[in-house]
This record gives sequence, structure tokens and C-alpha cells, in this order.
Amino acid sequence: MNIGRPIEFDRALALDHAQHLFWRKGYSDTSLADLLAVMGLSKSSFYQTFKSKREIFEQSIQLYLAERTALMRDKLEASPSAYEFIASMLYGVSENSGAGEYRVGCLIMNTACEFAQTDKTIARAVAESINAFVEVFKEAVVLGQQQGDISPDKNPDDLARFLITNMGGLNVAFKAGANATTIKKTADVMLSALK
Amino acid sequence: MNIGRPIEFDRALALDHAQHLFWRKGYSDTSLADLLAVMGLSKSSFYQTFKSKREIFEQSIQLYLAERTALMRDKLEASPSAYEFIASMLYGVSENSGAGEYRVGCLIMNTACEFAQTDKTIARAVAESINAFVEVFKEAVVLGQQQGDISPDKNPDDLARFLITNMGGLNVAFKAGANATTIKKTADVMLSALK
DNA sequence: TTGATTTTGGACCACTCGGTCCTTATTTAT
DNA sequence: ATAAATAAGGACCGAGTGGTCCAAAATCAA
Repeated sequence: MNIGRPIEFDRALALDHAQHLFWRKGYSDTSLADLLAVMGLSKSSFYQTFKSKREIFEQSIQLYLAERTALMRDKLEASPSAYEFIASMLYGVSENSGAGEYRVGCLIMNTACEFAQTDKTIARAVAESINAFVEVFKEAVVLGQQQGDISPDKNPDDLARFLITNMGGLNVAFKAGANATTIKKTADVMLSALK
Repeated sequence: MNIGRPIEFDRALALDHAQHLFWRKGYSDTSLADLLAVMGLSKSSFYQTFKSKREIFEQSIQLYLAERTALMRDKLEASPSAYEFIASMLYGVSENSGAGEYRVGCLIMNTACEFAQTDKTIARAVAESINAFVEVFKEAVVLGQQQGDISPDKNPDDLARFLITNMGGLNVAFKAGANATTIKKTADVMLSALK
């Protein structure tokens, strides 16, 4: 086996580039030409490796989900307290994931807005992703309650839902042009709901 | 004057139809053919009356802003208390503006997500709209503080920002498929931040 | 009725879209 | 060297895009 001309590009890297483009521009505003340019490969290689634009978008979402949840868990473990983890997640929205001037927001939230419920496959992927984020927040809330930073009377599920909803809200506000101090102040009000 | 063949369509009605289509499908996913179909007029009439797709989109946003702020003020005046107005605004997200199964969300929030900061004119229109919404919320907060339902210690500006941000968050959650009871529970946590 | 004026319908345009397919280049195993 | 296998380049396709333009229809004032 292993016969024939070897692949000249890094599949994972190409997917990573595609993901960032979708993240920044959304699905329909990203053209195939854009993708090829940023991925640095030919049309044939693209269609041979990633079946279609639609397919690579779904792969981008899955990759995003995996990367983000892993990042959240890492951050949670590295934080001195669960409460500080939550705070840094909210504050972090204005840091824009290091994407420069583009204000990319969150790929999942963006996708939820772009497709809404018009596409069942996408809708399921979005719902799964959000549930995964909620799960991490829920763990953080429970931990925060044990650590005494979060009111033990409140329902962890509800608080966790409240938190991703707020993440979504902050992302929209950020994309709408809100500056870092506004984000910070708003996040502080959000955090006050945990006490 | 008044010479020549009279116009056969209602300009305001046509714009209203266009607005609802943009609201549901966003800017770039709405084709000119879609617009003509829903507005019920010919291409020539369209370009004669509304200069371009881009132009009618901006007009749709302006119309939306005017309609929504008026609706908010009406609701605020009609509410037994400012707090109940705020609550009904949050709960109301899952009512979907009576748009059936489409989960349209909010035109301004949708536009903020779709264009982000890539278009200065749109960005300005979005920012103005959000500021207008914030203003109404701020009035409601001040009123709520006078009425004793909202903590007088908290900054009305911050609370108002917190509220539209949450409206944005709920809209995203709703578009992502959240059901009415989840929305309700999440909104209750949000409201608890006002106390 | 006639001429001026305006709307309306639709042919037409250049361009972009995602996607297919065929040819050529490059590599490996024999 | 040769055949097999795979990748890469790019011509090509039908459909759809927003937008222009012209001729026909309709209405008004005279």
C-alpha cells in the first residue's frame, strides 16, 4: 500500500484555516475561492479531501466544539477558583480570541444565528455544542457553590444556562461594537446574579 | 403635476414585507428574486422606488428601529410596573414576534452578527439602534427603582446594558433551539440580578 | 385625440457561485 | 523501465447573483 503521489499539504492545518475563516465570515459569506486561498490547496485536492463546502463546515464546527470545551476545562482547572474561571470567561469575550480587528465572536453562536432552525443537521450540532458548554459551566457552578463563591440556593442548571446565554449576549454586543469597558461592566452585573 | 401612470403598489407595505424577509433570512441570504416575490412588484418598480438591495435593507433597519422602540414605549406605559415590563420583554423572546416557525429573533442583533464590524454604515445603524433600546431600558430601570422593584444601589446605565445584552443572548438561545420553559427559567435568573 | 409622463414587464448583462471532470505531474512497487 | 496509483492544475458547467435598459402599457392634461 501507500502507492502513488503523496499528499503535499497538512490536512489538519488546512481544516484549521478553514475553521477560522468560517468563524470570521460565516458559512454563506465564505466562498469556495476564499477557502481555497486560505487553505492553500487546489480545487481537486479540496474536493478529494473534504467532500464539499458543507462537509468541511460541519467538520469545522466539530473541531471547534472539541477545541473550545478542552480549552474551557483547561482554564477551569488552572483557575484559582471556579468563580474566577467564570468571570474570566465573561471578561474574555472582548479579547476576541486573538483574531485582530475582525470581532469573530463564537462560531457556535454565529452559526445558530445564521442557520437558525432552517437546517436540522446544523441545528443538532449547535444544540449539542451549547449543551457541552452548559455542562462545563454547570461543573464550574457546582464547584463554585462548594467553594462558597456562588449561592448554594440557586439551581446549577439554571445558572449554567444563564451563563452561556450571557456569553451569547456578550458576543453579540461585542460584534455590535461594544468596547472592553462596557463588556466588563455588563459582565459584572451578570456575575452579581451568582451571588 | 401628477402626470403619468399612477403607482400600483403600496410603498410602505412593500417595505414592510421586505423588512420581514430580511428579519427572517438576513441580508445576504435574501435574494433579489425573494424580495420581488414577497413585495409583489417588478424589478423596474423595485429599483425605481428603492435604489438597491442594500438601500432597502438600510431602510428596513431604520423602520425596525422606529417600530420597536415605539412598541417598547407603548408596552412600558401599558405595564402595571416597570419591572413587569422588563420581565415581559425577556419572556417575550420565545414568542418570536408572531413569526411562526422561523425563529426570527431580532433584526438588529441578527444584523450585528451578520455584518459585525465589516460595514461602517451598518455598524453605525446597529449601534444607534442598540443605544435606543438601552435608553428605553434605562428609563424602565429608573422607574423600577422609584417603584421599589429594582435595587436603588445599582447603576441604571449598567443595568440597561445588561438587559439588552441579555435580550441578545436570549435571542441567540432561542434561535439555537431553546424552548419556552428554558427561556423562562433563564430570564428569571436575569431578573434576579435586578433585585 | 394627441402628446407628455410615468409605471411595468421582461430581456439582457457580466459576474460569481459550488461543483465536476479530464489531463498532467509525481510518486511507489515491480 | 514500466505500470499502477494518487495528487494537482485548471478548463468547464449550469444555476443564480444584483443590476441595467428598453419597449410596451397606462394614465394624465390639453
